[in-house]
Amino acid sequence: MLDVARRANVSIATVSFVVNSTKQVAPETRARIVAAMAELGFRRNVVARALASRRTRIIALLFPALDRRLGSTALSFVTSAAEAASARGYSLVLWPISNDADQLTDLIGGGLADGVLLMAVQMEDPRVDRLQECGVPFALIGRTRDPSQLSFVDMDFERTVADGLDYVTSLGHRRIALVVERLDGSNMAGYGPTVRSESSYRDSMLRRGLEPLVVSCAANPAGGRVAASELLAADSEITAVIVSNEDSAFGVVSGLIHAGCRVPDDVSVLSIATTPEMGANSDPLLSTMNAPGKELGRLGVEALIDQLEGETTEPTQVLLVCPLQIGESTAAVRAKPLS
Amino acid sequence: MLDVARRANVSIATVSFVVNSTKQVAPETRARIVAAMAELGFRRNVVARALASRRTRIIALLFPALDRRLGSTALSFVTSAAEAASARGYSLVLWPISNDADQLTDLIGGGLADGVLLMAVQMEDPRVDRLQECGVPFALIGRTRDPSQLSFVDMDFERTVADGLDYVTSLGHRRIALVVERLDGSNMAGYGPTVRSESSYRDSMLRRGLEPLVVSCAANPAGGRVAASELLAADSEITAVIVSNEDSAFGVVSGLIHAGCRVPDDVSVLSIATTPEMGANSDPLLSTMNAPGKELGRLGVEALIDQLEGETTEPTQVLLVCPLQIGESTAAVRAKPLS
DNA sequence: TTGTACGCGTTATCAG
DNA sequence: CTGATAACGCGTACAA
Repeated sequence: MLDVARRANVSIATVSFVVNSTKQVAPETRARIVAAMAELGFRRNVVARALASRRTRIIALLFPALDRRLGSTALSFVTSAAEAASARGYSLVLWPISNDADQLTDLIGGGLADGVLLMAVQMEDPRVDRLQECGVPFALIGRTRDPSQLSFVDMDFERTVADGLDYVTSLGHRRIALVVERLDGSNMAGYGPTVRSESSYRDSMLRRGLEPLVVSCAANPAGGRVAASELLAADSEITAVIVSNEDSAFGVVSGLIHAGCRVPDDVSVLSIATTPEMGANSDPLLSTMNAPGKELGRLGVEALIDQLEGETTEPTQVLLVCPLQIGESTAAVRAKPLS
Repeated sequence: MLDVARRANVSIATVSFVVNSTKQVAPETRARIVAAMAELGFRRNVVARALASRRTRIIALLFPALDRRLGSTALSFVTSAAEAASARGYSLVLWPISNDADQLTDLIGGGLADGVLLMAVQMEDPRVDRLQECGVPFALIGRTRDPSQLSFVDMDFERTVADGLDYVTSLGHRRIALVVERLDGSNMAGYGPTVRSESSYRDSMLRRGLEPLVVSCAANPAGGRVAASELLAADSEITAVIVSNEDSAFGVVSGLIHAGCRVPDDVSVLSIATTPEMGANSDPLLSTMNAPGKELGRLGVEALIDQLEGETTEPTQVLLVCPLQIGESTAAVRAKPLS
């Protein structure tokens, strides 16, 4: 920058003004400076800029380290977050954090990031408390039990499940089960998506006068297969299943088929909060309610940056419904055989 | 840091020495300083540190923006890279880059990152040339056609395919086809994994005196299904298929089944360079050759950091074989029916 | 409108 | 072994 200044016969400050357009500069001087910058291939040093302005223009994405395999949804989410950040002149750094709140303090204490994006949020999340203590600006992907004062972006599980039930019941189904991920024992106990889906399911079923049936399983295809047989054992006349964990959906379908149930002729399967790509890896093609991964990533970043730059102190709170994409795994209930 | 120095009655320089352990400090003074740091909750400012030391301890992961959906392998790779970086005191920033080499210059010009990790490398990659021009330290995940002078970490497609063929032929198969991702037209033309897998397949087949049959398809289940029928049309007596694109593997299996072929009884399917998770989403469970995504991420980061810190100028070059995991989609060739 | 000079929090180079 | 002190490259009052 010093070089540019000399080249254009101006002071270093003036160069700074045109670079940041913080002050009016005479058109001709500006032109000289711009030319000089072009000739010298000038790029402002982001580190020095950060030190002087006390803002790094970096936001950190906190994600659980060894915790759990991130699902198919997570990737699209991470990439779109990076793109959204980039579009607004920010960089996204990945901070793997092993559920140890102290690590967190270390990281933010360093002053690398202006703000933090927290994913895989649990209903009671110590990391959120810690972030508040530290006074770092942050936004959540997901939400705690009571997120009233927080900025968050999340899927609207309540409505997604209700919509899913609307769809399934509109096909004539009445005996509808829910398969959720088993959480107890793991350090993900209290994982929002699962908890919210289940409670919404129970409420919606009761409201319709239907009897809920919930089975939990490991978050993988094998778990889904086990769940399928448990379902049939619990209620052999089940006609529809909603699966809230994308990793076990495939197993539920194949488990049902192996047990002699045709899908969707005998039993319909609807996988919620997943991706079309995940649903395509199934035969029959899964009917899905697609997680808006890209939107979540983008909106999360925007919420955080708004908070960093904006004057508005009120938190951004967004809930997105997963849109239904009808595949081949759901169909109208068949005439009930007398049994 | 100034506060710490005052608190401990030493100069700011001495504090720096103990913080970075760059010089010997008398045990008692060190103790005083450590105590002062603890009391004040001192954390060194990484930005100032970066400015002064001219090293940010940040490495950038360049990944293709809108290009192509990143596969299941990519996520484990990204997360493990972040963890490896974190373990060595570095941060990983995500830089989405739309195959536009200029963007790249802008980003590195800013001096945010000490080095760059480039993924989804193509055989002829303009980004690599650009990185060399810039003089930025970098390492590749994947490799160009002639990577002799570069640091890279990649899968050994040549050997993986050969190993796969060994396995399949050991089961008695002779008519073995290969399904690859169709690249022409897309901006991924020349994508290493596909090109290398195909050429290795052709070589290995010819060396064995077998006739190669290659079908290309879209990188998704639907593409795989199409490929399956093309395969059967091209050679109705095929008994084994190797699929080099993880996203289409499922479609190949289900396409074969729909065409009346039993898997593995009539046709064996082996999916290479994929994840166990991907293989589990198939019925029968896919036999796979597992991409070492976590190792690649870790080794790529280590290679880069070694280059950044080390005195060694010789590039790290690592090729990892995908280990075979036998599932249920491969079996000994059946006695040939007279047809 | 433009230039001067100081501050940002560390590192690094010298003297002592 | 320890203490001044000069960079590091840029933002920004304040002065001209």
